[in-house]
Amino acid sequence: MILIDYRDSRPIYEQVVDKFRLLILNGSLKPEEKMPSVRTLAMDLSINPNTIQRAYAELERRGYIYTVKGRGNFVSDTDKFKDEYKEEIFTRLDEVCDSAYKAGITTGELTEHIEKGSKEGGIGE
Amino acid sequence: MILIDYRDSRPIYEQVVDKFRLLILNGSLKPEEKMPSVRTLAMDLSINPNTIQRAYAELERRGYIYTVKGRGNFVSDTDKFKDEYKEEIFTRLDEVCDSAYKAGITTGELTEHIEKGSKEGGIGE
Amino acid sequence: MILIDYRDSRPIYEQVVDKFRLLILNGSLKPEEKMPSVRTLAMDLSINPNTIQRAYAELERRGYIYTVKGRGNFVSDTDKFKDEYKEEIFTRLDEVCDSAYKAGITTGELTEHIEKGSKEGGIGE
Amino acid sequence: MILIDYRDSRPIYEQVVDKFRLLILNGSLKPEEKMPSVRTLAMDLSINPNTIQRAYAELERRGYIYTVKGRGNFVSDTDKFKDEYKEEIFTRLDEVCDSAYKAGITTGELTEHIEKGSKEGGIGE
DNA sequence: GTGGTCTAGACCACA
DNA sequence: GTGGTCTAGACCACA
Repeated sequence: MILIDYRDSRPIYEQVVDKFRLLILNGSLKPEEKMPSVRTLAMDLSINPNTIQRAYAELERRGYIYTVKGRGNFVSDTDKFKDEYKEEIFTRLDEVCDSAYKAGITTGELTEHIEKGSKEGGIGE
Repeated sequence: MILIDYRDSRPIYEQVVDKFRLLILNGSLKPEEKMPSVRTLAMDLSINPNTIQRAYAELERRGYIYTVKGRGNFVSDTDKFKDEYKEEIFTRLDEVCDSAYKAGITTGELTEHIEKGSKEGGIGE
Repeated sequence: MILIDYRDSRPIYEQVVDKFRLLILNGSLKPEEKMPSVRTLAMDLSINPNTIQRAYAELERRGYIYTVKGRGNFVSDTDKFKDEYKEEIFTRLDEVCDSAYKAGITTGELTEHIEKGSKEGGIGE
Repeated sequence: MILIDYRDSRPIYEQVVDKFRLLILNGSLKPEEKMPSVRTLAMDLSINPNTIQRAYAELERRGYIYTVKGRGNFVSDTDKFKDEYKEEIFTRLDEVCDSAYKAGITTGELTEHIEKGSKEGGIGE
């Protein structure tokens, strides 16, 4: 369900947070669905339970999951996060465009690059 | 010439590297120009000289500056870096587009967003 | 009769205790009235019977209900609790006022806020 | 500077967060002031450094302090938090009043209690 | 079984 | 010296 990349310089707990965040946002994990238990996931990934605990605490703090004591962690309603996530992406896009303009890349080159990429990848509109 | 943001979570040496990298890439610092001395800059920024030293070492490792013993650090020829920098930007653009497609954003929405932004900002083509 | 909020961070048994306590204190449940049986309530709320058992034990310990073996749980006389409950509220009020004074809020601002709120809500005096 | 109450049922890290939050909000700790280092404070309180670490991480997440890697933790600008804190107090006040009205306490009794308390305590307006 | 907190101790990056 | 991450392992509350 999830893979840790030990070559990735980001901390493990952060990778776990990001992986689950995407699984929840793209609907692989649905609202009310039970998350794997802290201990189970720790065993599966050969990671210390404390590290999973930390990742789950962060996911709960951000509103992606909620905890029921003695029962486990469950996926929250995610609709409002999907819009937030889109905004986040557009913000990142703006940052890239900003760098691009400063480096002398034109709007035309950017859009052309995107359109070419989408055809090659066969994704998108 | 340069400002450190202590609230930025990135390490100080990395901020120094990035700031100088941009100054060099956008031509504010020209080839053969002398960099401020390690001690001077450390004083100006109220930063440990070790930190500046580390930043300069990194800039040299990446080829942006070169050291002449006893004379100081100087800006390298930067033309080839400008192309590398553009590629870096296009790579970042690809990553954003990838996230966008996974979140259900279409190529059309992306290019439209860029074109609208460039008109409002009055930058670009 | 009662609803559990699984997103509430408080343990379930505590929510059950508090809900019944209020129902008893505000007279929705009258003295000598029979409480729902542990099993019935557990079924209704899809909760582990142990959890209800624990809540009832706590309610009994605090004197809100009493148990008759083989017959069930019943609501106690509650008059004395009403005064205790009022005292509890005044204690909470004192704590809030204490924080308020430390934050530089004056007595006048506090009473004004209360009086304004009571008019808007249409409750109170 | 800070005392842990081991009889308090709240976790230690939470007590540490709350204590520092108040010290910052009431001005005992001023913006840009250095927090005690994780290790020092851990020694002083005879607490594991991990627990202090957790408290500081929470304080940073909430914006009360910021971390400079290799240097330490520093108090943030707090003006905006003071207003938030006042709002928090008024919200708690509203909750208490709500309980009070449900228990049959009138607005008059509440304000009278507050005014009497403020005279006895000699604080307030 | 399930999560929450804490200690002890290690190792790393940064200044 | 300073914070950040992680492991190993314990103990507790809750269901």
